[in-house]
Amino acid sequence: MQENIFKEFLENKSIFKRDRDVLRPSYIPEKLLHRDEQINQIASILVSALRGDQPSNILVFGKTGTGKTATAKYLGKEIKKAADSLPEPFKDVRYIYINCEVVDTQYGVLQNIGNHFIEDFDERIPPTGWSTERVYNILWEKIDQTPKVVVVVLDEIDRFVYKSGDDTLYHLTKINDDLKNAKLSLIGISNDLKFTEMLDPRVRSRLSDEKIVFPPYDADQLKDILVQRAEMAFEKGIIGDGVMALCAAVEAHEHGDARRALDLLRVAAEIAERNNETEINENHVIKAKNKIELDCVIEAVRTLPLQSKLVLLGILLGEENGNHKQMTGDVYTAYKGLAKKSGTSLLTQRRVADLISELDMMGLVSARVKSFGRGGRTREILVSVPLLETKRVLEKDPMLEPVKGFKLKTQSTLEL
DNA sequence: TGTCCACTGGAAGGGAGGGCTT
DNA sequence: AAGCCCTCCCTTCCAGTGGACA
Repeated sequence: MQENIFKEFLENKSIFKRDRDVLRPSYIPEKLLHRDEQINQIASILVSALRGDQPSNILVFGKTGTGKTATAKYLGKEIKKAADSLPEPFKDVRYIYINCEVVDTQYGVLQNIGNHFIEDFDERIPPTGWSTERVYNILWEKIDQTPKVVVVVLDEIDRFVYKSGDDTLYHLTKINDDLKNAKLSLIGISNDLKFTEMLDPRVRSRLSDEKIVFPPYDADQLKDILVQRAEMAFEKGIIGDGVMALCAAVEAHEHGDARRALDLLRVAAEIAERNNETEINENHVIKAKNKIELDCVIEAVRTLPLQSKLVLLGILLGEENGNHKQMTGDVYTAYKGLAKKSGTSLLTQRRVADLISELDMMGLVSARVKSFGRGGRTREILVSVPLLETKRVLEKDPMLEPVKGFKLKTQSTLEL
């Protein structure tokens, strides 16, 4: 008989030394490797804040996993430490970090900044209901109550501008003209070098006083980062020869993304641990890579809104029918059938075209605009996820119960 | 060279939903 | 309760378009 089902697992020796969180992207190490140059550049600009002056606005560019966010957060910690040891008038440096992927509306950003300066819970700016102008006025009033320097970091600022325009940035970059006691400067962090083209020229010139670029890590740098974290995470001798180099090489080859390299190592370790093995080898890394890729897809598909699920399912069914290059019209026909069967409301083709674009942006399908001459100009849509697994995930949605086993009429593929 | 297809992609606007103010 | 405001999701409308074909 079993004494306790957990006992056996507990007796497995963990290959993690202590907290495995040091391998998670949210962990900010004491020392950021290979980012000295960028850190120094930004610090040399931000130091004005500690003298009570307004630092120049900064735009930080770099692909995902190049350490932009980690650097921004690290600098936030450091500047607070430095400010704490200063005498009174210079002590009040506020460093506000906002991730625009989470807070992506004008109202949201202003509300978020404003509430940093409102201690009384009852006076806080509500999540919705006020006019944006009112939020701005309160924010401005509260910031200016005492002398201080405020640094606002807008991470993923490109998403914010793309979604909500640049009005807020215009106001925030102009706010210093109205402030009498306080000063505010902005740090924008973006993956996209070209997003400034979407900005009003006045905002662009104000926002990009200073530009700093974070290049992708190369394989050697990634390896250093992995070694640094692995020393904290694992006992000696647990990582097989070449594992770290393989993780680094895989990611350097694809994106130079440290976040993904660390994930790869962590998942490889978890796979080894689950198999009750005492060493992480290259095999685990390869398994980890496949697992991560599949998990990403499954999670993305699972959390899709209902209508997008129907569109995706329509594309998958077309693929299943042997139509490997579907057009928007084909997908819409399939979608109509599915929507009818499932009893959901029917969207217009215009809207479905947008949903297809979204699926493309998420990497679930690949949709290229292509002209077929007299055959018209449309998107050519290819599936880029594993068919069976994805279908299985979609069919788990209770709302899609009625379309289980739905078959497409094959006429759309007859012209082949 | 012009035509024409099957959309694309931008713009404007409606209406539901959530929440505040008076 | 009535009147606002903002956001999200969606529709309607329409000018624009790449390239095969006549």
